[in-house]
Formats: sequence, structure tokens, C-alpha cells
Amino acid sequence: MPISLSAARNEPNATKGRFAAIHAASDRDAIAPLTLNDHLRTLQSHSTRHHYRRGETIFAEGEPADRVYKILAGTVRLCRYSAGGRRHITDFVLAGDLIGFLECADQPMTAEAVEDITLISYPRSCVDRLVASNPEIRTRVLCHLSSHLLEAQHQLFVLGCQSAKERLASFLMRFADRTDLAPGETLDLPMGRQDIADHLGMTIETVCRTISMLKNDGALAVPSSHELVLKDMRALRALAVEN
Amino acid sequence: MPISLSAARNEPNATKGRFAAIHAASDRDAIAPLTLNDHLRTLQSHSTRHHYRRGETIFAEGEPADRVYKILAGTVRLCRYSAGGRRHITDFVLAGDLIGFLECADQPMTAEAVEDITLISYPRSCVDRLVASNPEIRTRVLCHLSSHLLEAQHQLFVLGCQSAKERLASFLMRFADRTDLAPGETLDLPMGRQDIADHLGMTIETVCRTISMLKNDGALAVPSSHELVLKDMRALRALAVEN
DNA sequence: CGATGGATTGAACACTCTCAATACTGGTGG
DNA sequence: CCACCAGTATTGAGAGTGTTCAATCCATCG
Repeated sequence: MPISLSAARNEPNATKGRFAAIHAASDRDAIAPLTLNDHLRTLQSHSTRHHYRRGETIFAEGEPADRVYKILAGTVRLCRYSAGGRRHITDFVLAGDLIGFLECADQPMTAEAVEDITLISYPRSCVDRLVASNPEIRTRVLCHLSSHLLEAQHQLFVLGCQSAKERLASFLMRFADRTDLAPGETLDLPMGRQDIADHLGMTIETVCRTISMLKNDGALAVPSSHELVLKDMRALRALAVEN
Repeated sequence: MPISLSAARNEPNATKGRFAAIHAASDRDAIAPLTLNDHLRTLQSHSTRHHYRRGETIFAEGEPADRVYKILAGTVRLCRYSAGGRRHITDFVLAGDLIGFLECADQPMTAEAVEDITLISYPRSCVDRLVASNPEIRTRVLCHLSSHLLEAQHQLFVLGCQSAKERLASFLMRFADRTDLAPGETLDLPMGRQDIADHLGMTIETVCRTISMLKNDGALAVPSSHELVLKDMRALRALAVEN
């Protein structure tokens, strides 16, 4: 039962690293390559800015998916609701992230504001023209979808194989990586315990208890319920990768 | 809270149906887009055919991802192994399916033959040239990645929210759909119980017990351990969509 | 026909869930 | 400024689903 060498590849920052490499190779003219994000800026004249309050729905499952969104500030959750009222949070979308590159006529899930947010959106038709016009951008879109697929597949592993403690550690590590948390800094968790629970396939009580356990272990400090200090990154990282 | 209308969109046959429709018209011309599959055939001169025996590894996590594979016969499992030896089967790949369109320098997971298989593979470089040459094909690749991402996200819901019985029903329904099972026909399950367990995040014992329960419920008949008769599709479908 | 690997069943246990009570927090109005 | 309120978080106790460990069954194959 070998194969341990590549555990790190599924980590979010590993993906990031790869993109950096692609960037470097693909642009001779500029050392700083353009991200999907950068390219979207050229559509500024077609863009719309919006604010949403905490809890508001940005779009709902089943609506036509005719815009691309870029979150400027705040955090969004993407959820699926089942007929019986169960909710799964597929992912959280942070400031700077994009939504809407899926090839899909209708929204496959609902987007809700976790906290007050600002976003800018572009008509899908414009984005499609932009993408079609430029091979460089097409590559970016492929990378974007690929990295999301890899993330989802990694999350399948988390939900399929890990215990509550490991899931929470995985979540915290990924979140710390995504927010470029410096060691020792306080991790700001915009979402509530219920959101974390629905993302990790646990109950709110188990999330609370698991946080308490990690606190007792000395791995975390909890200054307030939306702030965590990752005191023992090594231990948390080990839990996330699991033994 | 509702939103049930679009449940079908994430179903595999929704995607397949679309491709099938496209394919049916494909003998003509402009109205008739070709599937990704069809396009790959133009690379026949660069292709290699291979056979693998039950249990053999086709490629391993971490190897360079420099080929695209098309499964001609048999079933493949895509798995991730953790350092501690846990295994998660991300998905099963059936005859006719493609592997290798992820934008990724190294294989993110291992591919193993569930049973004896035949496949044909193409160098990634050729495929990339082909894709770059034709906007139609590019759209197909985007659709391919999108539908896989949607599948993965649906599976996240299954693992995050469903009970053992519901997971198994979800699995069987999807598998029946993917193999175009006619009502009343026997479903052929090439993979073993352990594979199903590792795909659904359960143990082999729970898989067995759950199958027994469904048999006792009258939802299934089990002529042999690799054959199932879905006697009550309605009940199974209801479980899969959950209440 | 015995051997091997997979499948099935049983029993005890553990982790997580459920239900319930309590504590906290931020915001509101007196 | 303080008291109250509503929503959220935390903790406790008991129950349940799924796991673990172990034994038995079954099918395939040499």
C-alpha cells in the first residue's frame, strides 16, 4: 500500500504552484502573466457592481447561469439543497475568486452571502466572446476548471475517508492556505459553525466539540468564535493529511 | 427552501443525453457537432492500444500525465491513496469514457483495472494540438470538464449528507443510468464490494449489510454478487434523491 | 477437491448524531 | 449605559448508525 510521495499534490497551494509555472512559461513578453481575473478587467464597461447583505441569495439553483461573478469583498457559500431540506455547502468563495465558468445553462447550486459582500459581474456572453478570442485565456479557463475539479476530488477524499477531527483540520489548513495566513496570525473565519458543519458533512455540535478538542490538545486557540489561532500547524497539517 | 426542479441536471444521463443528441446528428455536417470521442479518432495514427489484467495499474499518482486514455472495454477505478493507506475511489470509468483531460502535469490519482480491460491512448501533445485547432473541440473539452465537476459536486452531497442506504441507492441509480440499463434488466456490477465501499466512504461490511437490507425490502434481487436486479426503481430513486 | 480470495453475517464497540439545556454575543431599545 | 432579546455557540447525556473484529459461507480455479 505505497504511494505517499504525492500527498502534497492535492493541497491547494500545490495547484497554485503549478499555475505559477504555467504562467512563467506562457508569457515571454511579461514576467507577470495575466490571470483570468486580469483578463476579465477588460470587460469593465460591461460589468455591474452589487452589494449583498449577510444571508442574502446572490443566485439560486435553477436560475439561468448567464453571468460570471467576481467576489471583491466578503465570503460566499455555494450550496445545494435537497428536497428534504438537507443542505450541503459545496465550497466557500473568497474575495478575489470567480464564479460562473461552468459550462451549464442553469445554476447548479445556490450562492448566498456569508457576510456582507461586494461583487462585480459580467454577462456570460461577453466572457464567452473574450475567451473565444484568446488562446491564452482559454488555457486559463481550462486551468480554472481543472483546479476546481481537483479540489472537489480532494474534498471527496476528506468526506469519504476522514474523521471529524481530520476533516476540521483539513478545512482549517485549506482555509489558512487560501487566505495566505502567516504563521502565528489569527485566522478569521467568516462563516458560522453551521456552515462549517454543512460543508464537512457533520453536525454543528460535532464541529463545536471538535474545535474544543483541538483547543484542549493545544493545537488551537479560540479568541472568539470567528477567530482561531493555529498554534500547532504541524499537528493540524498531520491531521489533515492523516496518518 | 425548495428547489427540486433541477435535480436531474446533475444526473449523468442528463449530460449523456445531450451528447447523445449531438452525436445522433453528427453524420451530417455543421448542424452536427462531433463528440470528443469522435474527434479523438482523427488521431488514430498516433494511438496505442493496450490490455490490462484485473488489478493492474494503468498509471499511478505522481507519474507524468502525458496521455489521454479511452476505455474500450472493461471498467477502471480512479483512486487516491493516503499516506496511512486509506483509499478513496474517486470514480469508476466505464467503456467509452475518457481519462486525461485535466490540466495537470502529473497524474492526480491512480488508475487501476477493475477487470480485464482494453484501452486506447493518445499522446497529450497531439490531443492538445487537436484541441487548439478547433473551437468546436474546445467547447467539448469545457463541457467534459464541467460535467465531471458537476458529478464530483453531486458526489460531495452524497458523501456529506446521505446515509449508507441512500448512498448505495445513489450509486446504483447512477450506475444504472450510465450503463443505460433497461427496466427489469440485470445490472452488472464489475467492481467488488470493497471498491464500492471505498467509493462511498463506508466499510465493506456496511455495503454488504446495506445490500441485504435492500434485498429484504424487496428493492433488489441479488442473483450473484456481481449482478443486481433493481426490482423497485421507484424506491431506489427516492432513496437516492432522499426525502 | 482442497485452497484462496471475496462476500456475508454476528456481536460488541465507538464515533457521531439527536435532543436538550445553558452560555454567549451583538444589536436594540429603554 | 444597561437590560433585554434573538441568534449563535457550547456542553451534556443518551441513542443510533456504522465500524471493528471475528467467524462462516461461497465461488472460482488450479
